[in-house]
Amino acid sequence: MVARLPSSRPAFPSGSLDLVLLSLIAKESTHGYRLARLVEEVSGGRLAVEEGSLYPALQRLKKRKLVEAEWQTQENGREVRIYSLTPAGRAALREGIRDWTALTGTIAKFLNTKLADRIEGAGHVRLA
Amino acid sequence: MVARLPSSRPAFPSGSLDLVLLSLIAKESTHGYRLARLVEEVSGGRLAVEEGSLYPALQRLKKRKLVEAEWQTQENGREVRIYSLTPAGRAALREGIRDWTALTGTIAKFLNTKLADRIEGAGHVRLA
DNA sequence: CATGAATGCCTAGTGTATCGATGTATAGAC
DNA sequence: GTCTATACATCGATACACTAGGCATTCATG
Repeated sequence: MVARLPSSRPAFPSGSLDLVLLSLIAKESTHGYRLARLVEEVSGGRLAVEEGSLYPALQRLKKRKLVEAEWQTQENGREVRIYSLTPAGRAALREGIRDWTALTGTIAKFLNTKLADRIEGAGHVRLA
Repeated sequence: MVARLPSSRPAFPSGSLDLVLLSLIAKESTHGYRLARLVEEVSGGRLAVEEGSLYPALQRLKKRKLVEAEWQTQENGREVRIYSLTPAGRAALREGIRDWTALTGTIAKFLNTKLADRIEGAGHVRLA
Protein backbone atom coordinates (compact mmCIF):
# COMPACT_ATOMS: atom_id res chain seq x y z
CA MET A 1 0.00 0.00 0.00
CA VAL A 2 1.45 3.28 -1.05
CA ALA A 3 1.35 5.93 1.62
CA ARG A 4 -0.67 8.69 0.11
CA LEU A 5 -0.31 12.36 0.81
CA PRO A 6 -3.32 14.09 2.27
CA SER A 7 -5.29 14.23 -0.92
CA SER A 8 -6.43 17.64 -2.00
CA ARG A 9 -10.10 18.32 -2.12
CA PRO A 10 -12.15 17.12 -5.01
CA ALA A 11 -12.05 19.40 -8.00
CA PHE A 12 -15.75 18.84 -8.52
CA PRO A 13 -18.09 19.33 -5.59
CA SER A 14 -20.46 16.41 -5.35
CA GLY A 15 -23.07 16.47 -8.05
CA SER A 16 -21.42 19.03 -10.24
CA LEU A 17 -19.54 16.57 -12.40
CA ASP A 18 -22.65 14.89 -13.75
CA LEU A 19 -24.08 18.25 -14.60
CA VAL A 20 -20.96 19.38 -16.40
CA LEU A 21 -20.86 16.18 -18.41
CA LEU A 22 -24.52 16.46 -19.33
CA SER A 23 -23.93 20.01 -20.47
CA LEU A 24 -21.03 19.05 -22.68
CA ILE A 25 -22.81 16.06 -24.17
CA ALA A 26 -25.85 18.23 -24.82
CA LYS A 27 -23.77 20.42 -27.10
CA GLU A 28 -21.99 17.59 -28.81
CA SER A 29 -22.48 13.86 -28.65
CA THR A 30 -19.01 12.61 -28.07
CA HIS A 31 -16.83 10.11 -26.25
CA GLY A 32 -15.32 9.98 -22.80
CA TYR A 33 -11.77 10.89 -23.56
CA ARG A 34 -12.83 13.92 -25.53
CA LEU A 35 -15.09 14.99 -22.67
CA ALA A 36 -12.08 14.99 -20.40
CA ARG A 37 -10.20 17.19 -22.88
CA LEU A 38 -13.19 19.51 -23.21
CA VAL A 39 -13.38 19.98 -19.47
CA GLU A 40 -9.80 21.18 -19.45
CA GLU A 41 -10.25 23.37 -22.47
CA VAL A 42 -13.52 25.00 -21.52
CA SER A 43 -12.26 25.66 -18.00
CA GLY A 44 -9.04 27.10 -19.30
CA GLY A 45 -7.09 24.44 -17.45
CA ARG A 46 -8.66 25.23 -14.11
CA LEU A 47 -10.55 21.96 -13.96
CA ALA A 48 -9.77 18.39 -14.87
CA VAL A 49 -11.81 15.22 -14.61
CA GLU A 50 -9.82 12.22 -13.58
CA GLU A 51 -10.62 9.14 -15.58
CA GLY A 52 -11.49 7.37 -12.38
CA SER A 53 -14.25 9.90 -11.95
CA LEU A 54 -15.24 10.28 -15.57
CA TYR A 55 -16.10 6.74 -16.55
CA PRO A 56 -18.04 5.90 -13.41
CA ALA A 57 -19.95 9.14 -13.90
CA LEU A 58 -20.82 8.23 -17.47
CA GLN A 59 -22.00 4.83 -16.33
CA ARG A 60 -24.15 6.47 -13.68
CA LEU A 61 -25.75 8.68 -16.28
CA LYS A 62 -26.31 5.75 -18.55
CA LYS A 63 -27.88 3.73 -15.79
CA ARG A 64 -30.25 6.58 -15.08
CA LYS A 65 -31.04 6.66 -18.80
CA LEU A 66 -29.95 10.26 -19.12
CA VAL A 67 -27.46 9.35 -21.79
CA GLU A 68 -27.15 6.63 -24.38
CA ALA A 69 -23.90 5.06 -25.43
CA GLU A 70 -23.03 3.68 -28.81
CA TRP A 71 -19.79 2.22 -30.09
CA GLN A 72 -18.51 3.85 -33.21
CA THR A 73 -15.43 3.59 -35.33
CA GLN A 74 -13.67 6.86 -35.93
CA GLU A 75 -11.93 7.86 -39.13
CA ASN A 76 -8.63 7.09 -37.48
CA GLY A 77 -9.79 3.53 -36.95
CA ARG A 78 -10.33 3.78 -33.21
CA GLU A 79 -13.35 2.35 -31.49
CA VAL A 80 -14.95 4.95 -29.28
CA ARG A 81 -18.07 5.07 -27.21
CA ILE A 82 -20.21 8.00 -28.21
CA TYR A 83 -22.52 9.37 -25.58
CA SER A 84 -25.61 11.35 -26.41
CA LEU A 85 -28.44 12.81 -24.38
CA THR A 86 -31.79 11.15 -24.12
CA PRO A 87 -34.93 13.27 -23.80
CA ALA A 88 -34.88 12.45 -20.11
CA GLY A 89 -31.28 13.65 -20.03
CA ARG A 90 -32.27 16.93 -21.57
CA ALA A 91 -34.95 17.41 -18.96
CA ALA A 92 -32.58 16.41 -16.16
CA LEU A 93 -30.03 18.88 -17.47
CA ARG A 94 -32.48 21.75 -17.42
CA GLU A 95 -33.64 20.84 -13.96
CA GLY A 96 -30.13 20.23 -12.75
CA ILE A 97 -28.92 23.59 -13.95
CA ARG A 98 -31.82 25.28 -12.24
CA ASP A 99 -31.20 23.46 -8.97
CA TRP A 100 -27.47 23.93 -9.04
CA THR A 101 -27.78 27.61 -9.77
CA ALA A 102 -30.29 28.09 -6.98
CA LEU A 103 -28.15 26.11 -4.57
CA THR A 104 -24.91 27.92 -5.27
CA GLY A 105 -26.81 31.17 -5.13
CA THR A 106 -28.14 30.33 -1.71
CA ILE A 107 -24.71 29.29 -0.49
CA ALA A 108 -23.25 32.48 -1.86
CA LYS A 109 -25.58 34.38 0.44
CA PHE A 110 -23.71 32.95 3.40
CA LEU A 111 -20.37 33.89 1.97
CA ASN A 112 -21.40 37.43 1.25
CA THR A 113 -21.02 39.34 4.48
CA LYS A 114 -23.09 42.27 3.39
CA LEU A 115 -26.16 40.19 2.77
CA ALA A 116 -25.77 37.91 5.73
CA ASP A 117 -25.25 40.84 8.05
CA ARG A 118 -28.86 41.76 7.60
CA ILE A 119 -30.19 39.05 9.80
CA GLU A 120 -31.60 40.84 12.75
CA GLY A 121 -33.55 39.54 15.66
CA ALA A 122 -33.65 35.95 16.69
CA GLY A 123 -35.96 33.72 14.79
CA HIS A 124 -36.90 35.90 11.90
CA VAL A 125 -34.99 36.93 8.90
CA ARG A 126 -35.33 39.92 6.78
CA LEU A 127 -33.29 39.69 3.67
CA ALA A 128 -33.84 42.83 1.65
CA MET B 1 -38.18 22.44 12.34
CA VAL B 2 -38.15 22.50 8.61
CA ALA B 3 -40.38 20.01 6.93
CA ARG B 4 -37.88 18.20 4.84
CA LEU B 5 -38.60 16.18 1.77
CA PRO B 6 -36.71 12.93 1.52
CA SER B 7 -33.86 14.35 -0.46
CA SER B 8 -31.89 11.79 -2.36
CA ARG B 9 -28.79 13.93 -2.50
CA PRO B 10 -26.81 15.90 0.01
CA ALA B 11 -28.06 19.43 0.49
CA PHE B 12 -24.52 20.69 0.72
CA PRO B 13 -22.10 19.91 -2.08
CA SER B 14 -18.88 18.57 -0.62
CA GLY B 15 -16.80 21.28 0.96
CA SER B 16 -19.49 23.92 1.06
CA LEU B 17 -20.69 23.14 4.57
CA ASP B 18 -17.41 24.01 6.24
CA LEU B 19 -17.35 27.27 4.38
CA VAL B 20 -20.89 28.17 5.35
CA LEU B 21 -20.16 27.41 8.99
CA LEU B 22 -16.98 29.45 8.95
CA SER B 23 -18.89 32.34 7.46
CA LEU B 24 -21.57 32.24 10.13
CA ILE B 25 -19.10 31.90 12.96
CA ALA B 26 -17.09 34.78 11.55
CA LYS B 27 -20.07 37.05 12.00
CA GLU B 28 -21.03 35.76 15.39
CA SER B 29 -19.27 33.40 17.75
CA THR B 30 -22.01 31.00 18.66
CA HIS B 31 -22.95 27.42 19.36
CA GLY B 32 -23.81 24.49 17.16
CA TYR B 33 -27.52 24.39 17.59
CA ARG B 34 -27.83 28.05 16.78
CA LEU B 35 -25.71 27.57 13.68
CA ALA B 36 -28.19 25.02 12.47
CA ARG B 37 -31.02 27.50 13.03
CA LEU B 38 -29.09 30.25 11.28
CA VAL B 39 -28.55 28.07 8.24
CA GLU B 40 -32.29 27.66 7.91
CA GLU B 41 -33.01 31.29 8.54
CA VAL B 42 -30.42 32.79 6.25
CA SER B 43 -31.33 30.39 3.48
CA GLY B 44 -35.00 31.12 3.88
CA GLY B 45 -35.67 27.50 4.65
CA ARG B 46 -34.01 26.26 1.48
CA LEU B 47 -31.12 24.67 3.33
CA ALA B 48 -30.77 22.70 6.52
CA VAL B 49 -27.75 21.14 8.20
CA GLU B 50 -28.42 17.83 9.82
CA GLU B 51 -26.87 17.51 13.23
CA GLY B 52 -25.01 14.45 12.04
CA SER B 53 -23.28 16.72 9.54
CA LEU B 54 -22.97 19.75 11.74
CA TYR B 55 -21.08 18.43 14.73
CA PRO B 56 -18.56 16.39 12.78
CA ALA B 57 -17.97 19.46 10.63
CA LEU B 58 -17.33 21.59 13.70
CA GLN B 59 -14.93 18.99 14.99
CA ARG B 60 -13.14 19.01 11.66
CA LEU B 61 -12.76 22.76 11.81
CA LYS B 62 -11.53 22.57 15.37
CA LYS B 63 -9.01 19.90 14.49
CA ARG B 64 -7.69 22.11 11.72
CA LYS B 65 -7.50 24.93 14.26
CA LEU B 66 -9.78 27.12 12.22
CA VAL B 67 -12.16 27.50 15.12
CA GLU B 68 -11.88 27.37 18.91
CA ALA B 69 -14.52 25.96 21.19
CA GLU B 70 -15.35 27.07 24.69
CA TRP B 71 -18.05 25.90 27.06
CA GLN B 72 -20.24 28.64 28.37
CA THR B 73 -23.32 28.87 30.52
CA GLN B 74 -26.15 30.80 28.98
CA GLU B 75 -28.62 32.99 30.85
CA ASN B 76 -31.19 30.25 30.58
CA GLY B 77 -28.82 27.99 32.45
CA ARG B 78 -27.85 25.80 29.54
CA GLU B 79 -24.31 24.77 28.84
CA VAL B 80 -23.38 25.49 25.30
CA ARG B 81 -20.23 25.22 23.30
CA ILE B 82 -19.35 28.51 21.71
CA TYR B 83 -17.29 28.39 18.55
CA SER B 84 -15.20 31.30 17.39
CA LEU B 85 -12.79 31.82 14.52
CA THR B 86 -9.06 31.70 14.98
CA PRO B 87 -6.83 33.94 12.89
CA ALA B 88 -6.08 30.87 10.77
CA GLY B 89 -9.83 30.40 10.40
CA ARG B 90 -10.24 33.90 9.18
CA ALA B 91 -7.55 33.37 6.58
CA ALA B 92 -9.01 30.03 5.56
CA LEU B 93 -12.41 31.65 5.20
CA ARG B 94 -11.11 34.33 2.88
CA GLU B 95 -9.25 31.80 0.81
CA GLY B 96 -12.16 29.39 0.84
CA ILE B 97 -14.59 32.01 -0.37
CA ARG B 98 -12.24 32.97 -3.15
CA ASP B 99 -11.73 29.36 -4.24
CA TRP B 100 -15.39 28.45 -3.98
CA THR B 101 -16.46 31.49 -5.95
CA ALA B 102 -13.91 30.80 -8.64
CA LEU B 103 -14.89 27.17 -8.80
CA THR B 104 -18.62 27.71 -9.05
CA GLY B 105 -17.95 30.42 -11.60
CA THR B 106 -15.95 28.02 -13.71
CA ILE B 107 -18.61 25.35 -13.43
CA ALA B 108 -21.26 27.87 -14.37
CA LYS B 109 -19.42 28.36 -17.63
CA PHE B 110 -20.24 24.81 -18.57
CA LEU B 111 -23.87 25.20 -17.70
CA ASN B 112 -24.31 28.39 -19.64
CA THR B 113 -24.64 27.40 -23.25
CA LYS B 114 -24.10 30.87 -24.59
CA LEU B 115 -20.79 31.27 -22.83
CA ALA B 116 -19.56 27.79 -23.51
CA ASP B 117 -20.32 28.19 -27.17
CA ARG B 118 -17.74 30.92 -27.33
CA ILE B 119 -14.72 28.78 -26.80
CA GLU B 120 -14.36 28.25 -30.52
CA GLY B 121 -10.84 29.12 -31.46
CA ALA B 122 -9.56 29.29 -27.93
CA GLY B 123 -6.86 26.69 -27.85
CA HIS B 124 -7.67 24.31 -30.64
CA VAL B 125 -11.24 23.41 -29.90
CA ARG B 126 -14.02 23.48 -32.32
CA LEU B 127 -17.42 22.82 -30.90
CA ALA B 128 -20.34 22.63 -33.24
C1' DC C 1 -46.26 15.88 38.31
C1' DA C 2 -46.61 13.81 33.80
C1' DT C 3 -45.93 14.62 29.10
C1' DG C 4 -44.07 16.47 25.17
C1' DA C 5 -41.83 19.95 22.50
C1' DA C 6 -37.85 22.57 22.04
C1' DT C 7 -33.12 23.16 23.14
C1' DG C 8 -28.51 21.41 23.14
C1' DC C 9 -24.52 18.00 22.29
C1' DC C 10 -22.77 13.84 20.36
C1' DT C 11 -21.59 9.12 17.91
C1' DA C 12 -22.12 5.03 14.86
C1' DG C 13 -23.09 3.36 10.65
C1' DT C 14 -24.27 4.02 5.71
C1' DG C 15 -24.11 5.60 1.07
C1' DT C 16 -22.01 7.71 -2.50
C1' DA C 17 -18.96 10.55 -5.13
C1' DT C 18 -14.41 11.81 -6.40
C1' DC C 19 -9.82 10.64 -6.73
C1' DG C 20 -5.30 8.09 -7.42
C1' DA C 21 -3.30 4.20 -9.31
C1' DT C 22 -3.21 0.75 -12.41
C1' DG C 23 -4.29 -2.34 -16.48
C1' DT C 24 -5.26 -2.94 -21.31
C1' DA C 25 -4.85 -1.79 -26.13
C1' DT C 26 -4.11 0.74 -30.60
C1' DA C 27 -2.36 4.67 -33.64
C1' DG C 28 1.06 7.52 -35.09
C1' DA C 29 5.60 9.80 -34.73
C1' DC C 30 10.56 9.29 -34.62
C1' DG D 1 11.52 -0.55 -31.55
C1' DT D 2 10.04 2.84 -28.42
C1' DC D 3 7.50 6.64 -26.85
C1' DT D 4 3.53 9.56 -26.62
C1' DA D 5 -1.20 10.35 -27.22
C1' DT D 6 -5.50 8.31 -27.57
C1' DA D 7 -9.19 5.50 -25.53
C1' DC D 8 -11.75 2.59 -22.12
C1' DA D 9 -12.17 0.61 -17.68
C1' DT D 10 -11.79 -1.13 -12.77
C1' DC D 11 -10.19 -1.10 -7.95
C1' DG D 12 -9.22 0.66 -3.46
C1' DA D 13 -8.88 4.63 -0.53
C1' DT D 14 -10.87 8.61 1.24
C1' DA D 15 -13.85 12.28 2.40
C1' DC D 16 -18.09 13.89 3.63
C1' DA D 17 -22.92 14.55 4.22
C1' DC D 18 -26.72 11.94 5.77
C1' DT D 19 -29.86 8.70 8.58
C1' DA D 20 -30.80 7.22 12.83
C1' DG D 21 -30.24 7.04 16.95
C1' DG D 22 -28.74 8.32 22.35
C1' DC D 23 -28.46 11.53 26.25
C1' DA D 24 -29.73 15.51 29.05
C1' DT D 25 -32.05 19.91 30.34
C1' DT D 26 -35.66 23.63 30.13
C1' DC D 27 -40.26 25.06 29.70
C1' DA D 28 -45.10 25.08 28.65
C1' DT D 29 -49.48 22.39 29.16
C1' DG D 30 -52.73 19.70 31.21
